[in-house]
Amino acid sequence: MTEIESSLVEQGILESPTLAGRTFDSIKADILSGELAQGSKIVEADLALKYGISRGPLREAIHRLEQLKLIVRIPHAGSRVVTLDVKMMEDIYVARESLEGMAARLAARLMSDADIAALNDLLDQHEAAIREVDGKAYFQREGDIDFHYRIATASGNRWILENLNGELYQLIRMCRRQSGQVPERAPIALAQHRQIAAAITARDEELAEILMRRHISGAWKIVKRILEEQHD
Amino acid sequence: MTEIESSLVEQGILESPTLAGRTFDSIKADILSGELAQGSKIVEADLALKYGISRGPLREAIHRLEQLKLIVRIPHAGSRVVTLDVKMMEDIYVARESLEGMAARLAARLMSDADIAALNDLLDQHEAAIREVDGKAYFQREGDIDFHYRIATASGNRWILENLNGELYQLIRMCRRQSGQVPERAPIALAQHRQIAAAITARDEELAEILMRRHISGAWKIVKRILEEQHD
DNA sequence: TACACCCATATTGTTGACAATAACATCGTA
DNA sequence: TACGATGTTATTGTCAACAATATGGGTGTA
Repeated sequence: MTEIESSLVEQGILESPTLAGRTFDSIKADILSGELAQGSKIVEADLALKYGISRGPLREAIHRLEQLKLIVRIPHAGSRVVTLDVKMMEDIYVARESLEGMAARLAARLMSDADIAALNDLLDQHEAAIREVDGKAYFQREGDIDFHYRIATASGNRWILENLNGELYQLIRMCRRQSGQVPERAPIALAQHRQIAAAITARDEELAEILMRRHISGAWKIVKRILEEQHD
Repeated sequence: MTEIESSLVEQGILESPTLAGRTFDSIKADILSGELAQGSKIVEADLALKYGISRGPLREAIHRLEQLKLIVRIPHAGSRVVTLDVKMMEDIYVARESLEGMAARLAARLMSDADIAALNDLLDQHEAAIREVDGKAYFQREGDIDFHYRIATASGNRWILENLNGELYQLIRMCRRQSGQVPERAPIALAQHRQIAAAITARDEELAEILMRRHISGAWKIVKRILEEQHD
């Protein structure tokens, strides 16, 4: 296993060569899909049996999920799947607003003209997809992730990239699953993506950051309202 | 071990009840102090012997340090202490600029009047300390950490707080050790801290964020210049 | 000489057993 | 009945042996 292969594993392109790594991926998927419910207790022996491995690599997987904040662990007392309350979600969205705003600023500075053209092409595809499936939010959601992923990558900042992709997006996905879909917002989000892309095309760092921050804080306001309505 | 105790452990107030946790602390200290040099290879068996424990908890400690980005690990090929190059340091400072700017904004919004008064008191102490030891940078550096720690805490955002304190500050410390001290900058940093505190006192969120970002990007420019001079 | 292959060795990954700790039910007492 | 002590059980933490993989040196060949 070379260093290059190792980074491919991190990006999820290559399957992990270790049991611990693959189990980490499995559990993560189970948490994100909701098969392992929020707040449910993690018992090492049970999970080891379920995944057919011994407790050693399982523990490593759990520790890694703890670092991703998908699991909370208390020494000698066991682990549970995280329970996202409104406050925690707000913290996550605000952190994302900050980092992704900076990412947009860096992207406006650093992206090549070719990359920018590709970004605009991507938005064209999203527009077509929205028109076609009209109402089914799935494509838009994947498209949304696509867009934000590209900006984060284009920032060229590894710390920001890893934290956005590795941790924040996973948590955001859990937030969204909890708040349900908002298909009618797809065209609005797309319009905001276009604005951001335009700012990047114009190499206007300041505007790109401001628009990205508004885009994300706006998304949080929607999610928050939905959650509060659910709670009534 | 209750949940409260567990959070005290995380904050380093209480010693970890597990071998793995204490070993994690030891190795972290050794890396930050430079006893474990940047880029040096981590051999599990050797370290287990050195710390007098078995490989199990040692591996857990290593995995946690990997998440802190203090250690890089390649499956089946071993781990090394991270080597901070200029690019990585820049990424870290930029990420910190983004998050701590947001933290300052939130602090201006959320800090109680009493907390703000305490913050200004802290700066008075720093000023006195600088005058007294005049030239010895130690107090200023600890004071600097103090100030930034308070802002991060005051943000009330757990994600931002944990990432600033848990990961970024450790890396920043390594950067600083590499670039050496800049004692003559202490008064300048203090003046900037005063400006930030003034903005917070005035509840001017926008200004607090802008000043904090300038403060940190300014610090990076200094560090970068020093590193480049060293490289010549 | 340069390069590819293979074997010995060092190092990491995995396992199952054992020790230590916390959660829980039971019992006794006020 | 309510509450606290105590012993049992379930669960996590630690260990040492074993399996799997990479590293490095030596050999042979083009």
